[in-house]
Amino acid sequence: MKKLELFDKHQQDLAKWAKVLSHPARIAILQYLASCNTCISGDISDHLPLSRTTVSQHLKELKEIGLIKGEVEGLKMRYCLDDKAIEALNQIFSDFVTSIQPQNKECC
Amino acid sequence: MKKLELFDKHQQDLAKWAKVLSHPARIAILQYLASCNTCISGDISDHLPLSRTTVSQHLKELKEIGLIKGEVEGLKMRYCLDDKAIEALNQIFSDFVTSIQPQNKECC
DNA sequence: GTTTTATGACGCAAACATACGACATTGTAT
DNA sequence: ATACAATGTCGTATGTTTGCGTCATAAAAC
Repeated sequence: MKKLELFDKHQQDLAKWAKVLSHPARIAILQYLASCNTCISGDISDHLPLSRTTVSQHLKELKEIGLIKGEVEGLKMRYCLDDKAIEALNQIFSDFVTSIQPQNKECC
Repeated sequence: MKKLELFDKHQQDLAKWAKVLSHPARIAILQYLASCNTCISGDISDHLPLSRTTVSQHLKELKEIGLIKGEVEGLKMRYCLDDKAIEALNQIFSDFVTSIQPQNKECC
């Protein structure tokens, strides 16, 4: 019942990026990280209406796809956005949107 | 266990768009619709490695969020992309990407 | 050295998504 | 009218995601 692999690599890739953005908590985390210029660690959880454990899991997903990086700082953890990845994300999505612009306007 | 509504309307919105794009089949459908300038109906299923029923469900989701429109044509169904929605999608995603550009480069 | 603190990993339950066969509906062809 | 075709809906099985409590670990404070 896992048919994902039957599709194009490109399509799978885009789907993966989209999936990471498909939960408001993860979007909120990214925006929070962008806003706090001190790149604060797990008081990210304090800013979200979710338990620390749950936020930790979302952070993990963001890290796995590379959108954020985390560096240990004593007991605490300092997360921050990865510029490069955000640029890549931008590229992938704008390429996709371009790819689905209808080329033939009289079609419908 | 449904905490989605605890987030910002904007965040929820973006998440919804992203969710629709989070499956390769739906991406494939959009790209197929963009490529076939005749906006053909359910032989979309013939182009995908999934059953007709499953494709029908994906089409429904795309239609619900407004990315595609369907018009009855006798027994057949003619689906096509909705330009306006694609433009909106573009806007939403590029706004988001802009919103997470780190403003303070020395941060990390 | 013991306690406190911040964090991640593990395991579970509820909710949701995916995939599909069987059926219903509606339009066309005979 | 009857048969056939294209499509959507329903029910269901299986897989995945979300959310969280509990535990383990490791740095810091005492």
